[in-house]
Amino acid sequence: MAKARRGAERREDALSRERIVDAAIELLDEGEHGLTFRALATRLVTGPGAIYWHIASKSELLVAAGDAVVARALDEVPASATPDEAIRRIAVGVFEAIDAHPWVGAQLSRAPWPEATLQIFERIGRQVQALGVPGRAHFTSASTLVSYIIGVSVQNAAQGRLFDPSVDRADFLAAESVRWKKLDAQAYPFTRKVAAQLREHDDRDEFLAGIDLLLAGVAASL
Amino acid sequence: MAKARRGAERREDALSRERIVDAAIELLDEGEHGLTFRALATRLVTGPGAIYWHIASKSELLVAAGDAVVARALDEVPASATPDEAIRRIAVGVFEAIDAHPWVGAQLSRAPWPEATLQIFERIGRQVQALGVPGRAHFTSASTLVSYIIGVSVQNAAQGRLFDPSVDRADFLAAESVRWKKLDAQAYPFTRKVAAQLREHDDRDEFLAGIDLLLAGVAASL
DNA sequence: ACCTGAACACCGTTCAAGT
DNA sequence: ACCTGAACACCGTTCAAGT
Repeated sequence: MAKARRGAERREDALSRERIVDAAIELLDEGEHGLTFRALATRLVTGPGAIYWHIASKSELLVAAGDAVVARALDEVPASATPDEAIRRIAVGVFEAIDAHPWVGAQLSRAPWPEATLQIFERIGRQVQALGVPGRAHFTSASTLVSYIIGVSVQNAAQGRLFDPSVDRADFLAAESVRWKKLDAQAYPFTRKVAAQLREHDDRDEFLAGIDLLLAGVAASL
Repeated sequence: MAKARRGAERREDALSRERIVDAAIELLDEGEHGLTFRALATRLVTGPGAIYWHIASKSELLVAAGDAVVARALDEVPASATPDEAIRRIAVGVFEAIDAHPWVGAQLSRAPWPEATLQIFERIGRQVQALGVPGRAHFTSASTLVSYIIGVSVQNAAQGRLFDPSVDRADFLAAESVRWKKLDAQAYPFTRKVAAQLREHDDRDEFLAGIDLLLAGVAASL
């Protein structure tokens, strides 16, 4: 797929919304601040103005990129025998997608809800229904789960990335643990005391433990 | 407190980190994109360069502004008789602070944790201890609660603001409800079905219901 | 219809020069 | 020590002009 780029030739690899969104995802994955219209134009072998023929603004581009990543992640969630297990798998799918693409988090939190958030809500909601939750509580149960899933996933992704090899997670936690131990004894007695535990915990496990608590709460209200 | 601003006079209202942070909070509250060094300099009756004598970067300024808002919010959390109730009040304090200053959310999610996040963790942690949670589970219980509190508060604040009079929350929800009802019937059966419930729910109540579920989970592990 | 790239109106940040 | 404001190296976005 070599690119034609000399003067008068007609490019056979025409720009399209999809190609622009894919290139934007690449740039965002290379670094939170990697997406600029100039960098995007360079990668697509065109000028910055060309992009505006297909996309209205950077904001719209970010939303579209987030939608694409989440849609692919949800497509890959395996089928489950029980609604409980299905909810756990959807949750993990979203958690890992945001962990791998931390910039996605900010897009999911927008109002009005972008396609991606609506998709997550719909998928979770169907399982809530399957769980036998009474009709009146459908919205509340689903939205509590979705808020937790997105909120905690965003929190996690902001802390450091499981999949980014350039940041050594263990080293970061070790340094943080040392920092915690040096905090003021009067102001931070608790934090100092648990500093050592910071290095042992597993974010994904804790995320799932929270999901299980919420599911237990939902089950108790049946 | 009129300001001296003529040529050679020495200003008696000298710049300071604190005055700069307070002005930054004002600008951020006036609009997510209201904080620029030029606008800040104008408000402080100086040039943009002067600010850099006191603050290293915009990033540091944002963190400092978030720390200040959270510190004030935590100071106002009333005392409680029981650890459960104390956790609920800290949670609501953070929820309302982020709701009133939505830009704070992004600052709390940074790594390494800013002062504000550390403060929330410390306050929650002490109550977890008071609850009688065994030492080994201190970190996990506290961090699960903190992730939920910050994560869901940020999610909520991004949706619309309880305290901002310029956005009518009820109107927004009504419009969203209509949008949901028009979604594709094949792709969004659940979302369409619960569209009406969107208008009745109370974000703060659901936030607290989630806290109670987590507290019940913690209690079950005692 | 689609693309090009210069131009506009901004940014955060730096720094020589002032007091 | 602290402040000033011009200057630098960028941005997102627009738009006349091309094919």
